[in-house]
Amino acid sequence: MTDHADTSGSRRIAAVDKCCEILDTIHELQGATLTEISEHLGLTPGTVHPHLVTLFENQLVTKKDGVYSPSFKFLRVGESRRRENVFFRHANSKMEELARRIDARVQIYVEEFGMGVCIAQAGSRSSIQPPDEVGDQTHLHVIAAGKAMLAEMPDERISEIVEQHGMPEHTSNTVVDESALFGELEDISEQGYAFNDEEYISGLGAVGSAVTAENGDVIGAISAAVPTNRMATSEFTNTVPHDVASVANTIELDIHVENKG
Amino acid sequence: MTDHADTSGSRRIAAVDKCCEILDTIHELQGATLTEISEHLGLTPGTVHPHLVTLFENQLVTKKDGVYSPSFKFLRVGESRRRENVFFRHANSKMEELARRIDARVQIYVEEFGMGVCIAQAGSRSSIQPPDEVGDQTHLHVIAAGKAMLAEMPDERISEIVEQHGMPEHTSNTVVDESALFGELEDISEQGYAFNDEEYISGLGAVGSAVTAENGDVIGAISAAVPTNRMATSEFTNTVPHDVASVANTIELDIHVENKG
DNA sequence: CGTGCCTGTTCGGCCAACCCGGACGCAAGC
DNA sequence: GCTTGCGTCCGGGTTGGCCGAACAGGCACG
Repeated sequence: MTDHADTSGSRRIAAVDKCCEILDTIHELQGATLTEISEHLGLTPGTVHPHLVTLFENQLVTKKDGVYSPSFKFLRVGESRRRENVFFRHANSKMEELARRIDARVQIYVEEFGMGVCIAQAGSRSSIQPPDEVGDQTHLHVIAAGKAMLAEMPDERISEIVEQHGMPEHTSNTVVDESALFGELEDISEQGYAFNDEEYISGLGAVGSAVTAENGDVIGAISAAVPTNRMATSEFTNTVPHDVASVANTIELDIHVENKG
Repeated sequence: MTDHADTSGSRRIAAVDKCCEILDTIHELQGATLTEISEHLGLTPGTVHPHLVTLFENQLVTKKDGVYSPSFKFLRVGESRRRENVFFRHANSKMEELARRIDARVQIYVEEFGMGVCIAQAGSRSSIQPPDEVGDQTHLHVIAAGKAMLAEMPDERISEIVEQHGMPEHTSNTVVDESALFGELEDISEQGYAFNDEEYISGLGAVGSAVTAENGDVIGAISAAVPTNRMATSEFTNTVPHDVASVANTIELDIHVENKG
């Protein structure tokens, strides 16, 4: 029978899809046995087993007492990818300096597959609960850094992202209407920074500012997060946004200069 | 107990092997085009392309201007794996405290697939060149933490590792003889810590101490690295090794306690 | 503007290899 | 010692992966 799946045009490798599903499963379950994986995916153990053997030999999964887990090869590849990232290289030290100066939790994000990924953070972990850990994927419309990045994207791309991922509501403050989002993005684009007023996590506010390439492509964004009560202070409505935007600008300049040399 | 079984007789999935080779290639080349990957692997572009499409749809690789790179999903999975690691959770804060107290670069390692993997580090980066970055894979016999872990393993396992990875020479001080290694491991096992006297990188010395589970399995090791001139001081031959071993012991106890509860 | 080249993408068809069902080994436990 | 559960290992059939080749698109050059 013809496949009803929408593989219009591009061909896919079914075995690779399976292996990725298996990897997703053992990541999601934080380690799983053969039968757990099989049941989770609706496959027979006889099917999953050779996949796991192959992934093991390629050192992508480890096996301990019958439990399969993602290996540290993921850490190696991920860290390598992070270290060679232009934005990370230029933002890392400035991020820490900013965190000390304004005494807040500072994070840097990039966009990938229409979602925001936190690739580094600085500042005392104890002061506030950080919204994301390194590597975490978050909807762009619920975080300050995400909105700052959206504001620098062409409208078609924004609509594409909204269509792909939707605009799920995290708190009662979350922007869930696309036209309202577009309106807010205009303001953000003008003033150069974005606020997050408990739109992701209750009690948590943030300011974010984006970094773009000379051709307009979004490179990433930097944000500073504080408890809501501090958001209301004049310090946070006045000086901090400019501090954050200023650091973003400095990073942007550094990157542009590097691209010339 | 980790399974080190020989799976050479088992069936493997050829398509998964290919997809892993492709991932290795784009990691190794730090981003590559379709033809670069094809030539690197001796495959036709028509073969590699559907693999890349599938990996892209599974968000394991990104594509920008025709260049494929590993995605930040690797960072997400790797960081997640790291955070749920027992040793990392208990060692992280103590590692930083130790780094401050003795003013050295402190790193923690685990063993995976017969190699040492650095999963965290602390201490001023500027003081000395760190031997490894987070995620890096290193031969166990050339680092203090690695030798400390080897000293806690059964002899068969040590021989297995040596057979699998060999004992490559990094400097003129590297231990390259298996029986000499076994001799040194006995001493390390007795005194509870291992030295590294420029056996990995010239000018760099270190002390490492292992952490084991109650059943004897090696959990990981912690090490402190300093420039060679400091290695010669009485501080480093006397107090620092005990500091390192003491921290390892504390971590070990914490983990044992957690395993009871 | 056409031509050549290079890179990426798609396609037809053959045959290998992937998937399932089922059997086997091996523990642990009423 | 029988059962149960899990992991591992095949045989067979048919799906789907691989190659060779053709197609499309961009850029530089004449």
